Amino acid sequence: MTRSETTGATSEKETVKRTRNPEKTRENILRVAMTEFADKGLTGARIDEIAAKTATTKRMLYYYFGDKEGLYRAVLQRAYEEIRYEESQLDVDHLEPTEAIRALAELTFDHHEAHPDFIRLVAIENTNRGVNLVQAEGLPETQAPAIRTLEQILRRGQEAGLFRTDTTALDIHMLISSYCVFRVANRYTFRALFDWDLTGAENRPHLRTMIGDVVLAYLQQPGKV
Amino acid sequence: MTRSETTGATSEKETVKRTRNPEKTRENILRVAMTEFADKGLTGARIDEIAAKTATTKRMLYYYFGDKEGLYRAVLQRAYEEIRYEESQLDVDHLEPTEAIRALAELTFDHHEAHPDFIRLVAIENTNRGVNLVQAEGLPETQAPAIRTLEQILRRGQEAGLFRTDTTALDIHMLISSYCVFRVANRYTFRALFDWDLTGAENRPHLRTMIGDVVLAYLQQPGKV
DNA sequence: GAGCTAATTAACTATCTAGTGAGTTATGTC
DNA sequence: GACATAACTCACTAGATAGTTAATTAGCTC
Repeated sequence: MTRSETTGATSEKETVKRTRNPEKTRENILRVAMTEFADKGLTGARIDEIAAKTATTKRMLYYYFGDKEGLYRAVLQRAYEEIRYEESQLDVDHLEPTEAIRALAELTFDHHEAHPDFIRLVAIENTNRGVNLVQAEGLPETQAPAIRTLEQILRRGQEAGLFRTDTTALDIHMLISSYCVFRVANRYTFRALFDWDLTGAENRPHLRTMIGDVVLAYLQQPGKV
Repeated sequence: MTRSETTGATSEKETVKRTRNPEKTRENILRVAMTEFADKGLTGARIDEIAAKTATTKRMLYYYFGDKEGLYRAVLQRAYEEIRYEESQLDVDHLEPTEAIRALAELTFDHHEAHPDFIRLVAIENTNRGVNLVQAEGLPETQAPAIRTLEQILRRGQEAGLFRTDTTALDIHMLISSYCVFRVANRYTFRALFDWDLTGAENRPHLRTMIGDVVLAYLQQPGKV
């Protein structure tokens, strides 16, 4: 989130009585749409309802985003941008490989829990077979840093003889992601089937520790390292 | 106001052999609806389109299932019933705990890959917050056998001093499920972000072995067992 | 073979929904 | 202050969509 409009001091350039404010209007639409799409899905969300929840009119959604799918695509792109920004805050270079892996796993765990709407959008886009995400510009590059961080940790651990060498950063990323995404995304059906709340406060500490244990146990599996 | 007026000349030969078969009709609707809902979601699927793909008329969907959600609920229930049946085929009692865990993991892996429509329905129902699944009758009981099988394996392994004791069958089930579900459900966004096909034939053997390794490494983690 | 009812068919509708046509106003530029 | 245009408003529509009304028929029971 790059909010440069955190104007603490008074800016003389800023006309306060602006009735027009394209950036704000666009942003307002995008935020409302993100909530609605995350809540109801692409086909479930209603343009009229999104419009009603904004400070502007339906016509403006079309003015800025073309059509419903264009708006949805903008929402997706924005959602991934925000997530990337938050993830880039991670700094594990100063940690030992073992500690770094655990920190990364727990950060992912916390992160997904803190952004259920993002998880929902991802699930929605997957039921949509990713057709709108592939149209987003430069997404692979935004994800590269996360993978490179993990690659470095792995290399350090492998060179120190701590980690197995027959695995990759993508493997580990997928392992961590699957666990953390599933816990949030599938909690409803899991609860219906097993009467167990994956996101319940009482289960959180155990589940949070467990993913670190799992990844480290795999990386340090006897006979493999 | 008889409709026969509009048809004009009608020959008595036109007696279309209307064979009645309620079970077949119901089943036909259910199967078509399952495919459509898995494909487009609850809000994305269209009653008219489902009806068009059946051998009967739209009115019959309402006759048998009440409304769109009723049909969707019937589809969900059926999907879980079918899955349960397939999973009950599993027999690992004769295997050593270690081998049994690996067999279970790989069976789940294969199973999810073979039923992508089921995975889609689960994802769809989760974006729907599980409101329709909780209304299904006796679902927890259908899942109990799978958990009990896992519990037995764990107990045997723990009593033999092979497995750690600070974990439960639900933990392990969640770990295996998350990995296997994620691989199928999230392959589209994963591919868009990392240009890596989780369901590609070239990655399959490695990913299939990996989940068994992961679970066993965790269960046998040094210092814990 | 009359009568009953479950199963089935065809035509219809109220409402919703994404999208538009066409005009209006604020704002920066000269 | 005139002008150009980006930003915005309001009313409208064509088509889609879930659901219904009502008539018809197959097949069973007696």
